Amino acid sequence: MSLDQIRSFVAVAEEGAIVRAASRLHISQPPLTRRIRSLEDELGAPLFSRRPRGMDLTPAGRAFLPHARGILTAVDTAASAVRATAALGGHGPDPVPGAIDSAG
Amino acid sequence: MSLDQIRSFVAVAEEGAIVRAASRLHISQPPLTRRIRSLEDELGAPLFSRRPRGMDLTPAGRAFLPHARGILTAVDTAASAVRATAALGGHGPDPVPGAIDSAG
DNA sequence: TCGGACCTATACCGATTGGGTATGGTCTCC
DNA sequence: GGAGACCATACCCAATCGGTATAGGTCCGA
Repeated sequence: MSLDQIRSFVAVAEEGAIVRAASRLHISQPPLTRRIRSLEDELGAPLFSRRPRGMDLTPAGRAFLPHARGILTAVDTAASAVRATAALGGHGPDPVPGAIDSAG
Repeated sequence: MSLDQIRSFVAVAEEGAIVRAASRLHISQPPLTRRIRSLEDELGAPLFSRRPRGMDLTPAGRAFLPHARGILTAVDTAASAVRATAALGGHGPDPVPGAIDSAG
């Protein structure tokens, strides 16, 4: 599992179609199709139902979506924390990202 | 930034040396050196001080470490949620990963 | 000072991965 | 039936990644 796969999953889930998500991610449709399929393969469960007019989230996909968004937010927060600390010169205490509740 | 980079960072931080972390990650030392350097380059700040006997976390590295651990935990939790939901057949409600507090 | 132990950084090579174009197949709407 | 929208696959090429070999630097003991 890679962050690109997670970002791709979120984009497809939000756009409802691979072609539209590919445009948003600035890549073409075939590589995005492969990313989604490899993610599903790794997780061992389909995340989308393939429909003639687009992609529909499966229950597994719906379960994954909030987690995926949380991971992307955490990555952004982590990068910001590093840059802020480096800019300060490192005089402050260590920030803590907080526990991540599985809720399940 | 990739999950492999984050995993590599945590391993080096915990082992205190690239060679030891490389052994733990089942790769050789040069690729791990590159991963760490590319991560530092992307974040725009050094995460480790290079010392003759190993690597020492900088303030930026210390700030990043708990975030990195949280991300890896979140990824594991997300995968578990997908597999659990798929195994159930999707009859339950959507789990929520919980807010990720930046604390900074 | 010399030699061994330990660690990081770089050069180079081969294998894998990843994205792009072209194309085929399915379904909807008129 | 024809046009439009979308996903999947085949194939090619470039970028990425990991491995081996090697160089540079520090610490320790004699």
